[in-house]
Amino acid sequence: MKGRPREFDMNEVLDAMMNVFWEKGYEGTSLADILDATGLQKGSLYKAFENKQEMFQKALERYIANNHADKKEIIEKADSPLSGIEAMLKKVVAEACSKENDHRGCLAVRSMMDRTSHDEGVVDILDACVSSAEKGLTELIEAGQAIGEIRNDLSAKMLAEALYCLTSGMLATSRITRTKARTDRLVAFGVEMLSAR
Amino acid sequence: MKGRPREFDMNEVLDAMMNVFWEKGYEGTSLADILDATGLQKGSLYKAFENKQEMFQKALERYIANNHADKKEIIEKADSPLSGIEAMLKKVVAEACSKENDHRGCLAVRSMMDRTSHDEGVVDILDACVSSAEKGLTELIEAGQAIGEIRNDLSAKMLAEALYCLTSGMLATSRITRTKARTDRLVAFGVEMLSAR
DNA sequence: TAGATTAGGGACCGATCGGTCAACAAATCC
DNA sequence: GGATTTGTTGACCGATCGGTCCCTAATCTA
Repeated sequence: MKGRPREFDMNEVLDAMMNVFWEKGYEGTSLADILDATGLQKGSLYKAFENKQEMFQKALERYIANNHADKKEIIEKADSPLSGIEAMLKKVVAEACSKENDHRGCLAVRSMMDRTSHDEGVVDILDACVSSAEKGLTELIEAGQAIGEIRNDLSAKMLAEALYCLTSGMLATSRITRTKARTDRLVAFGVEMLSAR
Repeated sequence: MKGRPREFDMNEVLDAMMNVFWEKGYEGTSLADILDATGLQKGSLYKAFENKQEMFQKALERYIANNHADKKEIIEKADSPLSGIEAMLKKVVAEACSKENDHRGCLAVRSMMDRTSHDEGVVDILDACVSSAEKGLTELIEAGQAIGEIRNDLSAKMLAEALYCLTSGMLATSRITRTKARTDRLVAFGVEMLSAR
């Protein structure tokens, strides 16, 4: 590599941008916000990214990758498929629906609603995100069904889709209905609706 | 009433604004978009509304009132609580998750995610929207439980919250995962998860 | 050390943003 | 009919938008 090396850490910058987009949405985030959050100057930013759209896309990709890794770790640590799902739901609530995290919700779910950020690659990224999440859940649920822990009368695929929707809906509505009791009930229901009986 | 009467129909204008906000979101909608959609001039618009925020608020209120009335009618027409819920889910899918309607989703759910439109009264409006919806669902579910049509092992409140979240999640994710088969499965699951057995 | 290449800093850009205002028009009230 | 009140029109506003460009700084290769 020749030329002057960059002075900033790309991942730190992506994290900073991710947080701003998370908080304010794509349209609601201005270049000035991004400059503030990253501490960079316009020149540096536009040397590293073609435009705001690419900044968003890269930040979203990082967000999803981080999330995916987190969830995978939780599942691998769990004693059983169903307890893994429960732990995952609790993690989602803790980081996205809690007062400590200002009920910030989920950047991916938010972006799904936001059609204006859907140019070019963003739809593909989100589509891959949902597919991969539901694929993982389906496999996990199948494993739970195999050991008789998860109900067998409905297909794993259907249950996975329903669980994903329940979670997304919780992430959306908990921006408004901000009580812990409610999210606790929803987590409990998520486990209950999967349990064998 | 004295003075010159307005030349436009307020409800038509609110409908037009509602559609633009629905399509583009609060931040993504410019005054120019609103002018285009309503056919009004700036002066007229700002005589009728204090600012963009109020335009959004009024449009959202109308959207929610319309929606509420629609759902109420469907429920009253239905043969039983559970079939009312099923009809309602199918209506939601038809108008918000269908190709014909460009998978536009729900303005209210979208607004929940969108913190930048949350100044002043919007949070209150959305909070009332969720509360009223869940209250209605709770009563409906209780009625279904009373006639043995809906499962009795979980509280009506919990089921109502879960159903609302499932629906919201479907509205969010169906902007991305746009297959009819999927939404059909989700509707089927919504009915199944409530059914007595 | 000379030249090439890339990053950082920040002035600068036209376009658009939400919003205001003054002049004019149409209705009501006395 | 005159005064008053309100709606409509469209020019106009400063601020901010996303984005460009040029100069300088730092590093690599030869």
